[in-house]
Amino acid sequence: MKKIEPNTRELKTREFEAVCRKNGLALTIQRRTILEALASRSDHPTVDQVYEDIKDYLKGVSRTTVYRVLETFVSIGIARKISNPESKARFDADTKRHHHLTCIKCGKVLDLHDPTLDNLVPDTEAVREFDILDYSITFNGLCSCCQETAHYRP
Amino acid sequence: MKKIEPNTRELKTREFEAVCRKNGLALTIQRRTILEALASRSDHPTVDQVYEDIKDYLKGVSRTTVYRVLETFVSIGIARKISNPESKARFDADTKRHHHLTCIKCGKVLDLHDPTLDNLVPDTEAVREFDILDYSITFNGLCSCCQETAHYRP
DNA sequence: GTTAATGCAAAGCATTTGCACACGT
DNA sequence: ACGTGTGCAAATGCTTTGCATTAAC
Repeated sequence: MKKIEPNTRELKTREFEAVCRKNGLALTIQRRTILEALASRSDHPTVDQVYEDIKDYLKGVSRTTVYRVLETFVSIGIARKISNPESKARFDADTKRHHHLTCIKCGKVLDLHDPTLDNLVPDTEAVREFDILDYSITFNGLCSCCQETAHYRP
Repeated sequence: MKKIEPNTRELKTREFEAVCRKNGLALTIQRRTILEALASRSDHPTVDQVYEDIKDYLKGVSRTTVYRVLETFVSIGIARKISNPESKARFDADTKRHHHLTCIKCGKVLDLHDPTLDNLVPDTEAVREFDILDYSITFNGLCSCCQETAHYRP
């Protein structure tokens, strides 16, 4: 497992400990290790990649724990889960460029056609080696149905 | 199953038939029905939702066929698959707003930090009832590794 | 000492695959 | 007729769950 930059690690670790205390979560070696593994790579690892990264270092750790710990991190706000919101594929007959409004509560996806959002060009060096073919914006929030029942905002 | 607007249906159907002929694909009743079901709703149905929509109308149709037909539609460009690119969740320790470069070939996801993309506000009525909490842009394309081996662009 | 977290094994879903039969060309 | 497409059932892969053990507070 690659070590993360001291600065980043310190920051993440301190934030992590504070958030754990606030939420009454135990500071286990598994959580510490998984956080370090996750923070040490910027390529959005899958559960299995994190597991592979830590399993030699933390003998006997279970894949289940990696699943659970990562979900815990998402729920306390120190990590994000990208793609795969409900582990089901969704299909769309509209192949023109358009964007999506995704309800974080019920999973519903609505189309958003807005020409002002259709000609974005990223302006950083990171994209230099990347051949961009298309893009899509996902706005996450609460649909009208779910706003009424939601009592907090993440 | 709700019927789609005549105009839209005619368009989609004609496009569909042309593309099928071009690709040597058979015009089966399953493909026709699934296309109609998909085009008749704008809420990005899952495979199961499409299956539920057609199963009474097309007795004996198999869920497997819905899976296969929808993937066929995506490969010939008359439908899109949203979310769940590789049916695996990916996690990220960076919780600041940022965007993603996703390689459509190998599934790799890279971060893109670009302040010029961080203050988009959609300007349509569709968002009026939607409570937007956050957003993220996914740029789809080919990473440097995959550009060399890709011989066509979808 | 209590309560929460972990590990294991089994279960649960979504999705894919192999193969025989049916259908579109 | 030929080759593709479909249906079925089984397999696969990712993820979740129940329960006993272990560790954190």
